[in-house]
Amino acid sequence: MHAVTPTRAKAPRAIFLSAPEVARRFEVNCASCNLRELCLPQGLAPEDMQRVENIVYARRRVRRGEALFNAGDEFKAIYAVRCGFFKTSVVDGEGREQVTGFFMGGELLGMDGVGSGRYHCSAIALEDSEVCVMPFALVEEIAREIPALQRNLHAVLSREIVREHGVMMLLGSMRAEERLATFLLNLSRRFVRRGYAANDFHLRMTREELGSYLGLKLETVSRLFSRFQEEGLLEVNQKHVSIRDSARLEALLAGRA
Amino acid sequence: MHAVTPTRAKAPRAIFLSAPEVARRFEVNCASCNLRELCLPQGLAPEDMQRVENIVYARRRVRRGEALFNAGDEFKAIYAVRCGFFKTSVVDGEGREQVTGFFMGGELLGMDGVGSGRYHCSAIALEDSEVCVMPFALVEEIAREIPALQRNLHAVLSREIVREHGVMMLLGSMRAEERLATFLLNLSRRFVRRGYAANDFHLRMTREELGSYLGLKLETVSRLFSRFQEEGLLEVNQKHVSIRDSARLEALLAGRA
DNA sequence: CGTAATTTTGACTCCGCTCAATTGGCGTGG
DNA sequence: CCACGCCAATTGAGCGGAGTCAAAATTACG
Repeated sequence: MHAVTPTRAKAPRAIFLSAPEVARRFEVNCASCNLRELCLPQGLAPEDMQRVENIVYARRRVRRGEALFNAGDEFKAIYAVRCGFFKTSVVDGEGREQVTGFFMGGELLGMDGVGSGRYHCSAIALEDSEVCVMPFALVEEIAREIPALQRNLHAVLSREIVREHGVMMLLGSMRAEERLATFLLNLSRRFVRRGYAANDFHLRMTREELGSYLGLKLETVSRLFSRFQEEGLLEVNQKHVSIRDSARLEALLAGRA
Repeated sequence: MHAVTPTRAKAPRAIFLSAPEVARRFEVNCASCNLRELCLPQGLAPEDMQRVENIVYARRRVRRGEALFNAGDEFKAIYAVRCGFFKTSVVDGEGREQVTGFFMGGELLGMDGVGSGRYHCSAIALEDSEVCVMPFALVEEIAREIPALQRNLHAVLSREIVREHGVMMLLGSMRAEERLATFLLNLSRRFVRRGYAANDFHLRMTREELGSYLGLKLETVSRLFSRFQEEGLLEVNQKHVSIRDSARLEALLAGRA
């Protein structure tokens, strides 16, 4: 439970680990991770940092198209995206898919499983990705001992609720063009935060997945992209998007045409 | 759902008072509260139950139309609805209101405030109501000492996330009539759980509030009620609704007309 | 290089919105 | 007690935004 023991490397947990992943375990070092400020509390004492690092006892690679977990799978861990891009979605009785979110580096996945002991949604990698595996029992144990971590965990859960409020606002009271503009600006901000260009990025999801997330049909999303381009707001080439006039894009949200 | 009036000092009081005094005065007794199973973990040892009861160190009455808290207020506590009915909502830049949920006895409010230290939404009583005030610092402290409570807190937060996934599904991929049917059946189930009639209830919200929650205009909600009545699914008189054919109402969701 | 998947675009439809008038419920005050 | 005013709810007419269906164009991928 404390130091990284060689025993673990020899007897990999079948569920979480395969050979290449075991090797990566030894590189776990949250203190020097450049996504640290996104998943961890600030100003952790060094000895606490040590304990926190032990929560992440594995990394896991997920290739494009593969599931990190599926709805109904037994809930054991939450995941921090280390690199890559995921979608989460739920499916209703009719087989209709609703994409509930997109997740990138430093964001946490799987917290919907605590309540029932099973993941409520599926998490699918939209590009080759890597995550830190944090067994939830361990998270809870250490949260009991390090109040800053406990507080951080609660904050993360709470922020997920707030994020979903934003989606409800988007789905419940915005017009199609506002939805897309909101999404693009949000994505842009998240890229900036991670040191990427604000106005030039590659969409990892299909028009259909984006449409599902925004409560629109894929044709509508496509038409909106075309119209935004005509109007000089964007430059769109398939999945590559350049924001050309972010001011006017923001103005879309502010109600002024 | 009518208030069981507790012995209560007549003078209105500030929310936060010295804990022991208020606790005694209100005879807080979670162990015998009939909503216990909704807010508390099961099978708590008696001595733990004692500690948990001390979390609730005040009750607060909120009259119809009043706010339990407003978006932007400093986050100090979460609330368990003891009796009554609330809506939560957020307002965007344009002043558009989005109702994010309706809450009744045994359900928890205010968890969206942990992340930022301020409540992200407003909670308005839709009828005279009463809540248990649980200072969050105290919740966290005791959660560190009683794993069952910690686990329960996480489960409650997680379930709120799952609930919102359901709303996203509703808003993102259901037609108007499916949204209303889903809402009514959900409300019915929650009433049943609390010992009320499944098929006969009083809506506490206006058509406009319901429309906001469902992503519809109030006129559309009104028309749907009329149509459901014509079709023999419901009996509607203003805010009073009787479900007449719950099978067919459920069939609406299952896609078969 | 061929096949499937994704995206774009067009034509047409329809569900839910807008605007508007009316009805109904309810509390307040004459 | 009724009259009044206010707000909520209902209903109608007409419109328009997003959906549906269909086909073509482009790209991804084995």
